Amino acid sequence: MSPRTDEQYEAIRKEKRELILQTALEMFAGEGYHATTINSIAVRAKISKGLVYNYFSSKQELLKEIIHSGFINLVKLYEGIDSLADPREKISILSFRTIEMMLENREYWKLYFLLLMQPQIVESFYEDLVKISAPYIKTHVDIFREMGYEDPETEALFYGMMLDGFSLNVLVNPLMSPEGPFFEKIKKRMLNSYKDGKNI
Amino acid sequence: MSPRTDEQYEAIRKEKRELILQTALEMFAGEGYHATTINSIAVRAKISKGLVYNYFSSKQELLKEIIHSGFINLVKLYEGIDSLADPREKISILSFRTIEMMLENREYWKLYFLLLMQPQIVESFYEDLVKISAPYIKTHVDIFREMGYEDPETEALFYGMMLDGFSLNVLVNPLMSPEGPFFEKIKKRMLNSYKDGKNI
Amino acid sequence: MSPRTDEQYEAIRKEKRELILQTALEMFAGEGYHATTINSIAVRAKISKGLVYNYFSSKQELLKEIIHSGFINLVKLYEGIDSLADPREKISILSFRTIEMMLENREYWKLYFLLLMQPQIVESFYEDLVKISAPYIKTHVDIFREMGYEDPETEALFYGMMLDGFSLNVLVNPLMSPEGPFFEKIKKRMLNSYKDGKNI
Amino acid sequence: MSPRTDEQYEAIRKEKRELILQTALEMFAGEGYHATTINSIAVRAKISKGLVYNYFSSKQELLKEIIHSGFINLVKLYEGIDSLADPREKISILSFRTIEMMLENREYWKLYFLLLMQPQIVESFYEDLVKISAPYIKTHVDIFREMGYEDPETEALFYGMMLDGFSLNVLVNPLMSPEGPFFEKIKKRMLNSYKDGKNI
DNA sequence: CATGAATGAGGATTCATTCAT
DNA sequence: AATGAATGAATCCTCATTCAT
Repeated sequence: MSPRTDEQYEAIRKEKRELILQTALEMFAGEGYHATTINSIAVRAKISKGLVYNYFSSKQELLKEIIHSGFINLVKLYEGIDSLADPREKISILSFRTIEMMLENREYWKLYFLLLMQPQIVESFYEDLVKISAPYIKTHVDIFREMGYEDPETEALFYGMMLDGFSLNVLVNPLMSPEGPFFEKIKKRMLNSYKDGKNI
Repeated sequence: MSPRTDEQYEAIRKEKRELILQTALEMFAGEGYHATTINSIAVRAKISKGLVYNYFSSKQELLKEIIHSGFINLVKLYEGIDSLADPREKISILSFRTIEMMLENREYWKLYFLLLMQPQIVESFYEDLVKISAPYIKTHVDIFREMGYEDPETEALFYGMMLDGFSLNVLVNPLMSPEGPFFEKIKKRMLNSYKDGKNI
Repeated sequence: MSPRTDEQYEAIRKEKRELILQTALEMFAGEGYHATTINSIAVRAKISKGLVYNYFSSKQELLKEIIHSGFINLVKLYEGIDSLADPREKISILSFRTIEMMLENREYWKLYFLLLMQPQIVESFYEDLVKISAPYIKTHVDIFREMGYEDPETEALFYGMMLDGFSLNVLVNPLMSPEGPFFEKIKKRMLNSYKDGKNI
Repeated sequence: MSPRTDEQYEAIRKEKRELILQTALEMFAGEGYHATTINSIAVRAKISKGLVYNYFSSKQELLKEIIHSGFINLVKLYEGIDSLADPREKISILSFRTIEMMLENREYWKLYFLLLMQPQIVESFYEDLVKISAPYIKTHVDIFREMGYEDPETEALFYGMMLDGFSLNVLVNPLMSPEGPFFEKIKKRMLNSYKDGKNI
């Protein structure tokens, strides 16, 4: 019946969907959500305006999809962590992986920080973020408890805050970007923070 | 009605200008630059759309003025620092003042981070930021050198990065905002980072 | 304060609002709702697209306003009817006035019939129509009861149906339009329907 | 799979064509011409968008086909009328058949009235309608002449107008639709109009 | 014969900016 | 200095139509 097989259609759709998501991510991250037009995405992806709407019902929906499809990566961050004995190793590996993940998809994390500053753009953004990150925060707290901190909640927040500061600068500050002169030094400084027991 | 004196006119102008700047700041910070319309600013300030253009030549110009008028505060941060002997005290006071400054004008700093993620909005933003902050970075480096760090540049960056992470979270994360349960604890943790000599 | 007085602004707004309503009515009636673009309305009214939105929040809203502002005329139709003694005179006068009203604003009634066929265009159209027309239908029923009809409800509906048929043809059938050769004859035929007592 | 015979292909084509026509009719009548998309027709008919264009060259063409294929029914309305002697019986049978025809295909007649209000949608609609209906109007005039009306043309128009009003209400007014409480009464009232000789 | 991905012209709507008063 | 009516470029989104398969 079909001139192309269902598999062919499936493949086309998947590929185009990815293309649009990736292009939109780059532009949202680079120019900001409002400053990016659907047309500019289409031009960059070398497709037509209309096709974008064949895959995503609106600009907002497109953004939401980008964000949610990125949340998935968080799971991988914590794989196998529980099986480690030493909390210092746990935190070290988590830090390492977090940095890796961020560098692998800088655009995504730029967008993430952008939305952190403007949660209205995706109404559910903050809500979803809390939902997704809750278990991982608990993991952090447990690690700092194992390390003997009296107030592991505070230390977990402090740690998260440091990672945020690091990430932000890596994304935005030329001195600290992977191409900049201080990236390796700061990264080392960062990873060593909890190396020899408590940070304080 | 006697005509107003030049001074009175001057005063009105200054007052209106401030009103517009403050209102625009609140809205840009709260809704984002693109999502804020000139009309919404006018409505909130209870003036007319047209009047905004009587004081600022364009929306961009208005934003630029807001940002630049805030840069001035940076100067106050460093007043009297040189006269202190103990570098640990220097960094402690600087941290304290930075936090104070941020809390006094949270909206401004929210906007600051927003622009950090989208420097295109004000073409000269990044350039101006570098120009303004250069001497202060040098001050930081000197302090860490005095404290005996082998690589004071890296430590200064690390310190700045931590402050960024702290500020970001205070502005955006309900747990760490001044109204949240962890603000004081994290602040203390932050200020103590360099209390007893080196952080590492 | 104001460079124009409030009255001046009020006058401008009222006038422009009328202009837009009238122009939109003509075009909606002539071309249909969907086929009429906001731009075409603006061009015909010699104003800009944007100005239409300064007065009406959307195309739908504009249509709704047109319809509702026309409903008001119905009241005038029934003024003084109750004070008449002869039911045949009542129905005669009502018919006469209805025809007059329709001829005075043919465009409006064309639009009315259009919406009767497509009530989805204004979601509340049918609802509002029922609400508005309910008391008048009762008046009709009373008149036919006075005239001695055994089933005045049915006769009232039949009468309304005849008026609909007449109106529709006057609006749409060149032979029966006021410019056409049969208008006066049919009108007379119509008005005489209940002249000599019962129509049957 | 043995290849299909030409007859089978022909049958499939005819069937699909009918399916599309019927589906489109329903949707045009229900939602209006502009509000109905080719895609929605395809979805409802469980075929692909492209297939519609395999049978009809454009959306307009599809509508035109629907309308014209319905005109054919008019012929059946008048079959055998000439062989009747009594003009009152003629008009009675014509009225009866007209009502029957309308009820058999309410959607079609809804669409018909819609186009009556917006003849631009099918440029040739009005023209074709006049061409088709001319001989039937003549038949009506003859009947009313036989009945002894001094001005049979006017009476024929008046009669047509009444049928229009009746049809419109049956299609649109819940009280008068076949499911409503007044349908039978009004229908009887309608059919009796010319029962006992002249209506006036 | 049949499919649905792809196109792009067209239309509703928004909003920075201008300007007469 | 102040107002808000007016403009029109820019942008999101829809949908008839085409076409490769």
